[in-house]
Amino acid sequence: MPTAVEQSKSLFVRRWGEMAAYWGISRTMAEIHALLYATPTPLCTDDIMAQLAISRGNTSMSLRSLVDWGLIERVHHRGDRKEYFVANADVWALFANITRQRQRREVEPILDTVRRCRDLVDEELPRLKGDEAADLRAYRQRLDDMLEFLTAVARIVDLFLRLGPKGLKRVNGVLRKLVA
Amino acid sequence: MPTAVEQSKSLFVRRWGEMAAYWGISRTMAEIHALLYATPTPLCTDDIMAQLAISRGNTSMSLRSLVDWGLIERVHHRGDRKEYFVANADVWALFANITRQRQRREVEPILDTVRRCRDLVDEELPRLKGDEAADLRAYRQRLDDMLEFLTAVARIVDLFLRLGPKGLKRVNGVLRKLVA
DNA sequence: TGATACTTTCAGTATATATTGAAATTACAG
DNA sequence: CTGTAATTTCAATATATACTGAAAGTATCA
Repeated sequence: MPTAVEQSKSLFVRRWGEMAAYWGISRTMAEIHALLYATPTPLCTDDIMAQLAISRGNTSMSLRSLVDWGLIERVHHRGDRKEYFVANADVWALFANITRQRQRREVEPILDTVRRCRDLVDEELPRLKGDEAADLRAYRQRLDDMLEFLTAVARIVDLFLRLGPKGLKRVNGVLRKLVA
Repeated sequence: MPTAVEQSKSLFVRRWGEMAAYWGISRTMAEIHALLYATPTPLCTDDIMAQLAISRGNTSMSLRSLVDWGLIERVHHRGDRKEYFVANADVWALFANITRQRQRREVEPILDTVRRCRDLVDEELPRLKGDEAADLRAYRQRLDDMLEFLTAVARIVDLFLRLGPKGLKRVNGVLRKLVA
């Protein structure tokens, strides 16, 4: 492979890996994903091990996670018992997947907890008077603010995901008008 | 403080801390922030150390980061040389801050890199023919897809931030129509 | 100016997370 | 079934990140 392209791919893989932490996936998972995304041809475990210089175990576990996340797929070639892998080429599907998982893993548990925190305060509030009650009401108010905000965001994200890939430009247009 | 409320606050602090990793801030930073958000009264370093059972050094560094992020503020009481801290109570401002920082730290570097990767491919493409050129064009296409998607998202986030707190409900309403 | 109260820094250490590699397991072809 | 190639698992290990605490630094007051 020519050198400018090699550079391009390795740059892409490296940067994708650096960003991994932010997206809640490990560096290796992200690098493997980037490599597959950059390579339309299916790759097998050994290809990946060689190109990224990582162990067989790590490769196996990371590939499994990526399949679980729905970011890559297994491919079989007839007459060859090796497994090959390809990345999902649809960028929208990629981010929709990640967003859905994060929604479920991050936003929903927080919402549950904040609701429970609010209920615990409500148990106690009627029994109190004066300064202590005032402080508590302030805390309770903040929990409510948080709750309202988070549910609004969750709803918007949900609507957004339903819009699908073609919705991106429409949303852009609509928002542009709202801002103006 | 009554026990149901104690439970409520410690639950809130713990959960906020667990979510920290996802948001790119450390557990302690998140816990301190949660504690301050849950406590409308300003707290000093010793209050925080005591309540979260963490060291002075850790407290000091985390508080500084939180101030840098714009998530909390320093407060001074006359006749007292201690520094006190309060959380920004505005939930919208909180998330707008985090979003802006993540945009700058994550989305922009990725965009720069992907553009550079594309340019490197374009350097090489005209010199190639046949299968190799086809593979390369596929890679180049994927970089373009990614670029288009990321710039669209960046634009939307930007518009969103400009809308401010009152825009949340309007966006919700508008999106709801788009989906229907 | 010195004494005191408070804050910051950072080398050392602890903790959490990711990775290796070899053994165990599975899947397939003959 | 048997032998072999491929994959998975997981205890040991490496690496990255966060935390501690004591020493150094800074600000304020008498």
